[in-house]
Amino acid sequence: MRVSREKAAENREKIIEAASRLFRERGFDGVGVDAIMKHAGLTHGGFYGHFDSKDALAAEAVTSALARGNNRMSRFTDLKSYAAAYLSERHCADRAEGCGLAALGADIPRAGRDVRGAITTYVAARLDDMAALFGGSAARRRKRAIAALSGMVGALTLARAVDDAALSREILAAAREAFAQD
Amino acid sequence: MRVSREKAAENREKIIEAASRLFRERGFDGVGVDAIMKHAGLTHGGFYGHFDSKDALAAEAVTSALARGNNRMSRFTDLKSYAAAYLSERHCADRAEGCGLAALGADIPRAGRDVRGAITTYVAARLDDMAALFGGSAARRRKRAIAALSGMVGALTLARAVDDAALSREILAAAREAFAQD
DNA sequence: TGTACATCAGTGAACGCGCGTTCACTGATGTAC
DNA sequence: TGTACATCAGTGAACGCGCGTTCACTGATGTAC
Repeated sequence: MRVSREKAAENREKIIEAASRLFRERGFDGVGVDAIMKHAGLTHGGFYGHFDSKDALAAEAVTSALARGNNRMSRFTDLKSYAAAYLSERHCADRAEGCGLAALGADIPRAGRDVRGAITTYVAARLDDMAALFGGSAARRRKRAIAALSGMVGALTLARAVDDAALSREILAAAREAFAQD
Repeated sequence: MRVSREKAAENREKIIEAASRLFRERGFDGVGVDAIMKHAGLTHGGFYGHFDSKDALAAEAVTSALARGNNRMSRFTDLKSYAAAYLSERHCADRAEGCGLAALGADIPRAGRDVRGAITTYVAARLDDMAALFGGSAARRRKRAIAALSGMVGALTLARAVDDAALSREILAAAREAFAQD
C-alpha cells in the first residue's frame, strides 16, 4: 500500500542504516537484500523502488557509515583520547557500529567504483583531521597522521582477527601506547 | 579415470595453492569450488574426494598461504628491508601472492574456527619473529613488534583500499619510514 | 613376470537452495476540480 | 471543503542463475595369485 512521501524518505534512511550495520558486521557478500529489508521493517520487493541495485545501496551505506564515523571521531582534539576510543575493547567487539575501514578493509579493493570513491574521500578527510593532532611541519604532521591511521586500522583488524582474547587485548593496549605518541 | 596416488597428492596441493591465491585475490565468498578446481586443472566433481567442504579447504589454504608468507618474510634480518618489502608497491598490487593477513583482514573474524585458529598461530609466530628485529627489553621489543605489524598491515590495507594511485604511494612511503624505526 | 580383479581418483550431470531482480497487484496518498 | 480519480510505495509470488554438494559412472592403478 502507498505511504506518504515523508514516510517513504524515512524508510529509505532505515534501509541505508540497516545495510550500513549489516555490511560492517557480515561483509558485502554476507548479507542479502532480503535481510537488509527485513531489518528495515519492510519486505524485499520494495527494494528496487529505492535503489537501482545492491551495489548502489552499498555505496550509499558506506558513505553513510563513514560520515557517521567521521563525526564520531572528529570530536577528539587530542591524539590520546582518539587512540583510546578507536582502540578500545568496545570498538573491537562492535563491528556493526564501528569504523567502516576496519570492518570492511580487505573487501574494499574488490568493491565497486562508487564504494571505493567514498572510501578514498573519507581516508583523505580523516588524514587531514588527524594531521591537526600532531606537532611540527605540515609534512611531518601528514606523515605522522598516515602512520597513526594505518596503525590503528591495522591493530583493530589484527585484534579482531585473532582467536585469543588475551592476545587481542595485548594488541589493543600496545597500539594505544604506540599510536598515541606525537 | 583413476590416477596414481602420487599424482593425486600432487592434485591436492594444486587445489590448495589455487584456493590460496584465489581467496586472497577475491575473498572467501568471491570464489566458488568450481573456479578453484578449474584453476587446479580439474573438474569440480572431484573436490569432495579431497576435502570435506569448502570451509575445510579454506582452513588449509589459509594455513598454506600464511606458512609461505612466514618463509618469505622471516628471511629479513633487519626491520628496514622487512618494511621495504612488505610495503612495496609490488606487494600492494599483488593481493593474490601477498600477505594473507592484509588480503583477508576483515573477512577473518567472520570465517570458521579453523581459519581463525591458523591466523592466530600465524600472528603469534610473526610477532615473535619481528620482536627480534627491535632493541631493548623483551617487553619493549614485544610492544614495538605489535605496533610495527599493525602499522604494516593497516598501511597495506589502506593503500589498497584507496582509489587514488598518488595517495596509495604516499601511504606506503610514509609507512615505510614510520615502521622501519626501532 | 603375467593375468584377473578390486579399488578408487576424477568426470560430468543433477540436486536443492539462496540470492538479486522483476512484476502484477493493492490500497493509501496526493491532486484536480 | 468535499469528491473522484490518478499515482505510486510497498507486498509477495515468481524468475533465472550460480553455488555447494551429491552421485552414478569410467577407466587407469594397485594388488593378489
